[in-house]
Amino acid sequence: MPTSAPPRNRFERRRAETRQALVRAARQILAETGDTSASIQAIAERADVGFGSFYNHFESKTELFDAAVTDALEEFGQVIDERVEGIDDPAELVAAGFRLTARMADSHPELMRILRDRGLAHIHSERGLSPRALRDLERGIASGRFTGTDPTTALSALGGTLLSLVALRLARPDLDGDETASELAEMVLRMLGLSQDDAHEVTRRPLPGLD
Amino acid sequence: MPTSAPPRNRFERRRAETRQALVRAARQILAETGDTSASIQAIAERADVGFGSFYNHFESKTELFDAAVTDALEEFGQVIDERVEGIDDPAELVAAGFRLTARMADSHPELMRILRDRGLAHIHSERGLSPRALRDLERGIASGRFTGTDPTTALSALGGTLLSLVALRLARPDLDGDETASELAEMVLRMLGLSQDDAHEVTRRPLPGLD
DNA sequence: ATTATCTATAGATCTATAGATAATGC
DNA sequence: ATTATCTATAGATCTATAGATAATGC
Repeated sequence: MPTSAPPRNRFERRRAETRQALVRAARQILAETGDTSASIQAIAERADVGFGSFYNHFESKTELFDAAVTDALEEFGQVIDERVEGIDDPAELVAAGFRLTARMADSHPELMRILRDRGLAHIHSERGLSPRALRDLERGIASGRFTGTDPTTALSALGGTLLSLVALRLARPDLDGDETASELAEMVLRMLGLSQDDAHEVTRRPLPGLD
Repeated sequence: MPTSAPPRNRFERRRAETRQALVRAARQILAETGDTSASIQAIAERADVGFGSFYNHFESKTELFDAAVTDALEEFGQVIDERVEGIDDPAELVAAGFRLTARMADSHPELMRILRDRGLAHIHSERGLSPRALRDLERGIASGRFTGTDPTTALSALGGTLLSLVALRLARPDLDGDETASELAEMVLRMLGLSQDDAHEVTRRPLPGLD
């Protein structure tokens, strides 16, 4: 679904549903055990789909799990994108992204486990959140809001820190999520050249679009 | 070997060698495909060890691969530890750690792939490099060298950024490794409260113990 | 008429163990 | 005498496919 056009008729819709059920099952398995050696039979069963159907959609387990990771990262990008809409200041975008991600550890724990386990290899990906983050970093550097770094290095550091936040959130649910996220965002903003005061102020602004 | 005492006699040595051969094979597989579904038979073959021997050392593949990850991270910690010996300034320790890690992408590519794929979950581990990094961060905060953060948050950010460096190094071997490492280290030091000038100076000091 | 799904199954592969062999300790 | 390794193998599991069934398009 993420790449192709939306299904036109009932046939295609049914087909897409079967595929999505398989992807969903794969995502669950990735989040629960991270172990991709579950049998195709077990995956099909969990997806509540006939065993042979698997081969109508994927040639191998690797293909399925790759699709599952892509699907999860794409969803992550969409959720964040949607909620930061309207924020203009690149620094505030970074802060909002961190704080929203921390919340997703509670609201989308499965997604966050996949992000933690597979995200690092996708920091410079052409899909998901990365291209937009790169653009925002470039914008911030061009406008002078961010200093002392180039976009690629900044994206690495930003992505790595975000992933470490996800890992910390999942490992230590006892810590205050919003506080931890704000502190890490603050560190990242200092890293991007903001003064300590600026960084602190930006990360404590109210978040728009709280549900 | 990492945990237990060194083997006393030829018997134990032989036993340890078999075990280590299996761990080494598992590490290779982790680095090459990251896929833990290789058969025990294939693993034993690659280790050049009789098939049944596997069960003398491990009860399951999961157990073997866990041991392989621990082994790799332990080795990473030891290599870095060894080479930064004698550096006192916590800021310089961070910079040296980053730059040495970037070099290990060339000298220990297998190790670095495992670190990239499995490191995130071990940032706050009790083993490997993490406890020492935490102590250095605490020392830096106590002495006023690092400001504006607590040790746990700082360790997250430091670890995440280091892993993003590893990922970047492996994905983009065309970039200048030492330069990239220095830039990222510089950002991390700014994140830890150093001034832009301080951070720049520290990351360009000559590295001790170049081979 | 077409296409996806489902069930059943053959053949391949894998796991775990039993028993034989080889190496070392005492 | 003890212990690890190795080889061989039974039984279980898995993969990939073939053929039957069900759902939809035209």
